[in-house]
Amino acid sequence: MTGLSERKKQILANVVEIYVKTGEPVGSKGLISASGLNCSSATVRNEMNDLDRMGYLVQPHTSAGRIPSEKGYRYYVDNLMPHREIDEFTRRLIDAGISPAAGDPEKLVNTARELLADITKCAAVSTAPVGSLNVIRKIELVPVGTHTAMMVLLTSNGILKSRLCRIESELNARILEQFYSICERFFIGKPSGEISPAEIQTIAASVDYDYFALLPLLGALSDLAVSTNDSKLILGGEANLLSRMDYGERAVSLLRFLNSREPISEVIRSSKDDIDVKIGSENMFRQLEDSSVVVARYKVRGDDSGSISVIGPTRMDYPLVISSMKYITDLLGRMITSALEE
Amino acid sequence: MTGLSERKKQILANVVEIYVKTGEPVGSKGLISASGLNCSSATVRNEMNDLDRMGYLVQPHTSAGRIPSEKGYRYYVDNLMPHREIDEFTRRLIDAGISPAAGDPEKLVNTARELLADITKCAAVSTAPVGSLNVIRKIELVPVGTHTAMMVLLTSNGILKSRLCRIESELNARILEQFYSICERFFIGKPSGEISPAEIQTIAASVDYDYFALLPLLGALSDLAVSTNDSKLILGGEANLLSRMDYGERAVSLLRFLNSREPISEVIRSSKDDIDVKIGSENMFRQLEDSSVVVARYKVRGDDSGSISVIGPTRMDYPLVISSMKYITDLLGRMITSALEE
DNA sequence: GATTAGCACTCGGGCTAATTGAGTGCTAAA
DNA sequence: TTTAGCACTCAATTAGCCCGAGTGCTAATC
Repeated sequence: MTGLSERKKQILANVVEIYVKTGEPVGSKGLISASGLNCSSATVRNEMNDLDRMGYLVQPHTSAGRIPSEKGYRYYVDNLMPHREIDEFTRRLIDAGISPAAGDPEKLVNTARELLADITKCAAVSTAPVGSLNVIRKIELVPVGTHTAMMVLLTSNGILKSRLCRIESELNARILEQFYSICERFFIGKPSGEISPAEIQTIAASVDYDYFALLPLLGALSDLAVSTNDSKLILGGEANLLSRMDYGERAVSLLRFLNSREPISEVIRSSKDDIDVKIGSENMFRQLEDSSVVVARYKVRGDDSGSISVIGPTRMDYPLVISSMKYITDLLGRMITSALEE
Repeated sequence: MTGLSERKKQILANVVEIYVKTGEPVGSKGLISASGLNCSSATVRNEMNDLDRMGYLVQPHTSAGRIPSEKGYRYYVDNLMPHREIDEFTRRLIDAGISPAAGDPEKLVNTARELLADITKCAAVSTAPVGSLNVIRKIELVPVGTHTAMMVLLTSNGILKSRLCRIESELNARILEQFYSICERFFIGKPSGEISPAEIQTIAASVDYDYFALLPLLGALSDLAVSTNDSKLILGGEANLLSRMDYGERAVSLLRFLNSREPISEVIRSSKDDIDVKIGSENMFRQLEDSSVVVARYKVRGDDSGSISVIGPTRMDYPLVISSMKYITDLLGRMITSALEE
């Protein structure tokens, strides 16, 4: 396994790049004219034949040009891909969208995802910032009527959730006091992932008075806690996939697949690195056999916090996707971190 | 203009229903076998020919069956459509999803929209509850650090918005006090639609001290106020449109159209009745020429508050769509109203 | 030994012609 | 007014054909 000759690498890289750009299988002649290789088409043909036999290229049919195989893309991404700088204009766009002034971390992630979908012309999914250390930091219950109150919950990750609550009995000072004392005792400082409805029941039952008034409040609290922690996938840019003609009919089944969320969430969970490229059938889901998924994690205070992923045809512009994802997740992490400073 | 003969009505209704079900142009033979009309195909042919000349039916080409024209659909919706009851199973599904326990009004509307998209197998858009009387009811600013606070805003429509704020100077009691006094003086009880960034500037400038501390707070407040009022369109169920093969390639352009929001928002605004059916080119947008839009408004405390719309091919199951929309918007209105009670 | 020119060969895409069949309109009889 | 019958139309399918981009192979050349 001595690796590919220099010229083979050059040819493979060119095939990938031309094919990504044009969508047509690339032949020997087309390749030399587009790449400035100074050798004849016959030589290229021989080399391509080798690459074909080695599994880096495939022919859609006998008398057509070559297309990169998954192995070819993989080799390209791992070894051949140029390091591309993100261009000035889109950089400004990103910088403008992702700034601490734009709101809470969740919003930042959302705009980041939208930007990414636009830039890459692919679909993108994001998960809200959720760290292992997502601890409940503050709970506030503000009465707004005799039977209603707004409840607000803030976690250490800066996630803020609010909802209205109604209780049957009157919302008096004693109930508020009890509520806060329960919060102080059981919830503040606790990881929001550890709060379960069952536990809420137990806690409510341990209260001396006002069980029936507190129960709905604690129920709402549990809802909020769960919602800060279920790193719900948000999907956007699906329309981009349709415009890319790579998928014809298959677009529908892909969209269905993406909309069912769980599997794609598994794909994301299974990715390990800061930035992880899964090409075609590396994804373990048949519905993704023509697609690549690039997962990038952003870090808040140095810890993995959430991720943004791009989903597109295997024939995607990997340098563009990867460079913009790197830039965006990096910026995103820094911005969220700074937004969380005291 | 004496209207259609009874048999013509029957035939038109059958053509619509069969075509909606099968997607194929319906011919004279197919019609009698599927509808139990006791006359011969030749008679049906004559009648269809009449309906064709009157503009209720069209032929895709000379030797094919008939398809309802827009006029045909319109007549069907206005005069022929049976009143269909929503079926037991989906009714339970809806009742389970839309209950005051499910959270604030905005969430209710969202689940309503999702349910509707599922039931009708179409795309659906919703607008959050926003009435003319959307007045700021309560503002709360809870410090969570020396420089950060969470701000919560509640409107009379039950819309609750929250965000984190950061200020440069220290967040002390005096600033809080000033903030609340400004709120009391300028914001509480005011329609959220009337708050503009320019006005915020003016108010901030009129403050004696702490201008620089208050400005970001008031800015955040203005953001929140605006967000309670911009009845942002939320779109879902796009994938449903793709599965319906009525649109082939055109699906892409339709999706793009829906994603650009403004025009569809205009369509909704232009609808007048509680429930309004716009068929094909009645919609004034070329991109909707093959689509129908059904807009239903829900009422809170008896006033128009927001809307849910279904967008699908002109060839949609109008009785199903309309009956489920009626049921859902009715329930939704009642639930939101009751959630707002003191 | 590597490279290149030349050539026979392959096979998908695009074009045209022929066939099929569902569905029509019209006419004439019931 | 309804119906049976018939000639006609036209989209969709199928078959046949050619074209040409692109290949692999061979033999000559560097």
